Amino acid sequence: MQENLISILSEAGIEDELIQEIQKVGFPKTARSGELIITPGSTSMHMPIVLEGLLSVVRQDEDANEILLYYLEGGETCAMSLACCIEGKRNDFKVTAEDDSVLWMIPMNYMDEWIQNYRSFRKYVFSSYQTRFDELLETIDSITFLNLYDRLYKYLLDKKQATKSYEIKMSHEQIAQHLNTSRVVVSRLLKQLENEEKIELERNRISIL
Amino acid sequence: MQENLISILSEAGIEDELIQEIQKVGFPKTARSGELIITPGSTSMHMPIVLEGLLSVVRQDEDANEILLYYLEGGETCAMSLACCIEGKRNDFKVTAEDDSVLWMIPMNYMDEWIQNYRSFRKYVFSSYQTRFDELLETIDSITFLNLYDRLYKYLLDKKQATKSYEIKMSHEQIAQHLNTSRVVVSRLLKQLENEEKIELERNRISIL
DNA sequence: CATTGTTTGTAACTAATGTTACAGAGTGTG
DNA sequence: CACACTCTGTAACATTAGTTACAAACAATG
Repeated sequence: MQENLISILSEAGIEDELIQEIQKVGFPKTARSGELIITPGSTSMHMPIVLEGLLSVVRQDEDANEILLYYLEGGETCAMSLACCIEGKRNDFKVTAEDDSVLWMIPMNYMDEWIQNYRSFRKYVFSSYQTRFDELLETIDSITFLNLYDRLYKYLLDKKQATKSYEIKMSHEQIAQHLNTSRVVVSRLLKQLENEEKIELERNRISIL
Repeated sequence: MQENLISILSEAGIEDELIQEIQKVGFPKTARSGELIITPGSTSMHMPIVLEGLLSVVRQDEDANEILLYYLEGGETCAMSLACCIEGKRNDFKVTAEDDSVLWMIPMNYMDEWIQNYRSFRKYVFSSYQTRFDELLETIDSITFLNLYDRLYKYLLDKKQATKSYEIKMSHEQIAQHLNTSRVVVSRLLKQLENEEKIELERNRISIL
C-alpha cells in the first residue's frame, strides 16, 4: 500500500522530501464496494488520493436526483474536496466506492503550505483541477448533445474503461440513477443494445461485446 | 481603462509590483457586442481579464450545436484559456462579447512565473478556477434537473443579473442556441412565460417583470 | 422447498421536446 | 412605398423520454 503511494506520487513528479511528509501526516482508508465516502452537506477535512480501486463522484439536487460527474481512478484526487476546504464550503456532491478501494487521506491544513512550497505539488493540484474540468465538460457534452441511447452506451464504454473489465456488475436501477433517468427506460434501451449485439444481459451483469 | 484594471487587480489582492508588471506586458482589447473573441480550434496565446462588459463562454460539438457554459463579468478571467495554454491544448469552446467589452490581454508566457512568485496571483488563478468549476456544476444542474421551461426562465434571470438590466435584447433564435434547443420551442415557452406575466415580449427584446 | 425480496421484461399510456410548415408583423433600404 | 429580410406566433405532427402496472425470473434465507 505504501509502495503504491510512493510510486503514484513519484510518477506525478512529487519530490522525495514531500513524499515522505505525505506519508507521515496522511493515513490509509479502505472502502468496500458501494461504501459512501463523502456525503453531501458534510465538510471535507481530508483530501483523498486513490491508491487502488475506483470512486464515483455524483451530483445531487434537493430531491435526491443524481447524476454521475466522473470517476476517480488510481493516482487521481478529488479536486472538489480541496476547493471545498479552501473556500470553507459544504460539499454538494457525494463520493462512493465503485469497487473495493484504498485511499490515502491527507489532512487539509497542509495543503496551503505545500502548494506554496512545492512546485511539483502545485503542478499536481493544478493538473488535477484541469483533468476534472475537462471531465465536467465531457459530461456536459454527453447530457447536452447525446440522446439517451448514445449516452447509455457511452456510459457502459466509460465504465468498461474505468474498471478495465468488459463485465459491468450493476443493476439497471443503479445505472438509471447515474444517468438521472428511470429503471424502465434503462431496461428498454439496454434490451435494444442487446438486440443490436453490442452487449449481453444477465442479472446484475452486463457484458460489453 | 487603466484605472479600471488597477482597481480590479488590487481588489483581487494583487500586489502593486505585479499590477505594474501586468500593466507593462499586457495590452487592452475592445470587442463590439456580438464579436467573436476566442474560436474553437484555436490556441490561446493570451489570458483575457474582463475590464468592462460581458463575455459568454459556449461549448460546441462537431455539428456546431452549442450550449452556454457561463458568463464572464468584469474582473473575471477565462480559466480555460489558461489551462489550454499550460497543457498546450486546443480551445474547444468559443468566447463571444455579449455587450461592448474591454479586455486586458496578458501574454501566456508570464503565467508560470507569476504563479510561482506571487502568492496573490496564485490565489487569483485558483479562485478563478474554482468559480468556473462551480458555474459548470450549476450548468450541469440546470440541464439535468430542470425542464426546459424552468431552464429558460432561469436563463433569463441569470442574464438579467449578468447585464444588470431587466431588458434582454436578443432574438428567440439566439436564446435557443444558448440552450441547445430550437427557436420554435423557445417562442412557445416564452409565450407561456408572458401569459403567466413573468415577462413581456417585443421584437428583439424581453422584459423581465 | 417455501417464502420473500430483488431484478428484469414488456405493454400501454402520458408528457415533454423537437420538427415542419406557413402566415403575418416589424425593420431597413433604395 | 415596394421590396427583401428578419423575427415571431401558431398549428399539426413526430420522436423521445418518463410513468404506471404487472408478470416472470432469479437469489437468498430460514
